[in-house]
Amino acid sequence: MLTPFTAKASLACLPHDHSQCVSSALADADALCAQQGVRLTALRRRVLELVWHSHKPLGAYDILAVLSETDGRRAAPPTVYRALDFLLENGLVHRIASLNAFVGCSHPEQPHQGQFLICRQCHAAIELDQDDISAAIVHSAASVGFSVESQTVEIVGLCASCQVAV
Amino acid sequence: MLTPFTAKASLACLPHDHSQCVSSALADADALCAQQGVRLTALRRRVLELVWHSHKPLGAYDILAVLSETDGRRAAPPTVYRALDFLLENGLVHRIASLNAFVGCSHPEQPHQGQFLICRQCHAAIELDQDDISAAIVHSAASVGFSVESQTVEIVGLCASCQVAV
DNA sequence: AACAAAGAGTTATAGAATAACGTCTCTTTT
DNA sequence: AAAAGAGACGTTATTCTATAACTCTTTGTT
Repeated sequence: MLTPFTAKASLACLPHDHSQCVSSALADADALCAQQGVRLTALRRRVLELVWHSHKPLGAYDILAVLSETDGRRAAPPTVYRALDFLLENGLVHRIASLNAFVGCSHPEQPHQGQFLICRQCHAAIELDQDDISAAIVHSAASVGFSVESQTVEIVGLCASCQVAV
Repeated sequence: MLTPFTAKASLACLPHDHSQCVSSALADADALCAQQGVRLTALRRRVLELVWHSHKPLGAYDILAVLSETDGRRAAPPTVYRALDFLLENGLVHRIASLNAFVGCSHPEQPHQGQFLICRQCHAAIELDQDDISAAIVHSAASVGFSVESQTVEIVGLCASCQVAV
């Protein structure tokens, strides 16, 4: 059975009203930043919006291109990376190490590190946060005396939609 | 209780006769390549030896520097990357995505994708291949209809030795 | 020896990220 | 209101990672 959360996460690969994803992510971000007393500036908010453009992880230089070309903003790499650093620190986006790309966080309310299912066909990233995966990792690590501080779990495969559409 | 394999893997962070690691890795590689009918050329073998220089994942440009400076070999990035590609394809090394670095495979006998415990202190990478971690991942993925093809599991924390030596 | 194919050298470039410094705009203090 | 300070952003340059495309060499085969 699906928990509400995994149901939400798996939306990424299904047809859905994506503008809803974007607006709710931005509203959440506004609220969280206000609560934390940090500034979600126009630039940071815009970068977050671009990251949420789809469920596909987006490269920093893709963001940069939009800022320069579409927004007509004078932007160099540090502009984007600083905004991304802020968003990462505040749990609003995740970095996908295996793709050198960034994706919006599905549930920024509490700090966490996501686990990601990345479809090699449609490139969407589904964020999980499964305790049993973390537990298995922590347990295995403990068996060799290793204490876990952060986890990178990035799984490539085929999402449900893309399995059907072969 | 430790399986023989995890016992071997956790060696990475303990004092041990590392020359033994290197020579056995090279001997294994010789045997495997012969068996597969692929050529472990002098360059490829040397790159493998350098990757096995320690249990710390090593960057391609670090390898390049040794080839150029120590070995006095005319080497450019493609030289190293081609050798690494060969070693990756034949399961002799793993790439650590979160570090952009490469580490020798602890048990190249059968194809697999490792899971890695990376110590933030001593930088050693302990390779695991725990079925229960994979199983938890495959199970969670299945719950959203996702079929797993490859896994990247890279855990950062403190190894047993470095926890003691605070 | 002639040949094909794999391996390695070479040159150039693409892609990802950061360092260092300058400028502007707020807010806070006086 | 003026000055000081901090945070955010612009700007320039550079570093690190990786690959494309082409050439030459080596190796194994006929």
